[in-house]
Amino acid sequence: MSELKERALSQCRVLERGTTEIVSRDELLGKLERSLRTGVPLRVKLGADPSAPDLHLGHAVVLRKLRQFQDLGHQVIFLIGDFTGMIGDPTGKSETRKPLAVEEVQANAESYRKQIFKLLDPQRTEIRFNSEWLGGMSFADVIRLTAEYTVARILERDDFQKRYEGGHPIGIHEFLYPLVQGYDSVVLKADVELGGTDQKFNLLVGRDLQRARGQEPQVALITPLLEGTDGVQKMSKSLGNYIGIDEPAREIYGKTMSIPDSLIARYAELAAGMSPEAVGAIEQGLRNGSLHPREAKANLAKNLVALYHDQKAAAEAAVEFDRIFRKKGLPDDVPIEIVYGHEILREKGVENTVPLAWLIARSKGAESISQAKRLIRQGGVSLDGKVLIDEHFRVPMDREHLLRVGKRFFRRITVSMSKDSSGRRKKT
RNA sequence: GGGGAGAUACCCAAGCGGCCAAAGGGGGCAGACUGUAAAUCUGCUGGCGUUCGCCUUCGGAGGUUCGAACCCUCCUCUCCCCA
Repeated sequence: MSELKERALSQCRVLERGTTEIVSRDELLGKLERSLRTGVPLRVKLGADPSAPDLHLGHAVVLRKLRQFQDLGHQVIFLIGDFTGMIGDPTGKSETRKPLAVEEVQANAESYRKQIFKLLDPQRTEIRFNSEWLGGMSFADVIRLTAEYTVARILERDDFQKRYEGGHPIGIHEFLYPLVQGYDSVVLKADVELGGTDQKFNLLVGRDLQRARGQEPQVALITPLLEGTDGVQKMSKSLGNYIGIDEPAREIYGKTMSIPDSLIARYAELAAGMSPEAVGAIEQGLRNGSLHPREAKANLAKNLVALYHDQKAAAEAAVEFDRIFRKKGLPDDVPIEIVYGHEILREKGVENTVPLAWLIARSKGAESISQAKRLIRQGGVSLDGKVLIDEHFRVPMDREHLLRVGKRFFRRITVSMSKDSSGRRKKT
């Protein structure tokens, strides 16, 4: 085997690690080899939603893979689908969006930049927007594009198939989504496109369209979808089961500690990027009982915090976590808040007090007073360390109080009358 | 173009004139137990005021009625069958 082939193979071995599928590995190998021979880096594409990004560990799986490409000298094209956003990836859930204003797109792009460069190398990253070429297409161009694909093939998409069979509506414009995404690959002359398993169909369409236009088809590199903290559904912002890469250390740590045990190894591999050996060791340790799941998880949590913050933050988060949850103590810095009570009607005999439920809702410990009352009734609220179950309890306004709602909400609260209306009854 | 079925709270899904803020399940939240795991058990799950009650909600707009998620009319949307 030639030296080039050797090197291409070793690159390929790195890249295929942790992927679900590569279409096809041989093609990837060929492209890698050619790149090594010619010195021209591969163009590796990843598409992103144009809405305000809140990147989480699920995104990180694919971003880390991109980073590996970069470390091997390849070029990443981070494509923001500001135009495709008008369609919305046809999951049946997502709404068709209005086109975003230029300023919004810019702001979101900026936010992406901030987040993706925690993982990507800016030197080898090109950020593009597909409005650049889609915005200028004529209707004739669109027809030409749609003529390159058939309904039967589009309906092969899992998602369409399910909706079709289940009698759920499918908008015609949704058919365009895979086509447009594929067309992006044509324009960008992508060598490789990355995506989660839910993107497989779209990635494959890109290949077909490239072929139809006489290009060498891109390699589709498919990564697993990381389950969210609930352990069942894929991690996503809308499901609220995500760990954001932008979150404070204690959040990342705490959320990691709450994942199901069954996910520890998976997170270690996909989210923390631990070596196959390390992951194997964890799996074995858990299986034979030599490693306590809590320890494994704490270690994982520290790793993740270190990845997005640093070692020091990781150690601190671990200490604080233990204090709060194992020793039932308080966080380091309980937020302090002053609440103005003048809008509360002051009745006879209860002048210098304020209803606990109102106070909770007011300080955002609950969404409404009713909800706060429920929490109180269920023993989820404590004031100055004492659990109160009287939903009508009134809090004296004399001094600062320590309020705890549920497991994680803490506040040091002082109630005060604002000066101008003190002593006066205020009616709305 | 013709015919049929349907739209209920975060999701699925009952309800078909008053007892409906609306069964049941899922999800979520809180509590117990724990390792902020899983499993399990308990409670809660529209808003506002102190029992009692008031306000908003069953695709949208009107109407019938003492009273409507439930009946009527129109509209919007979806699915199915036929052409």
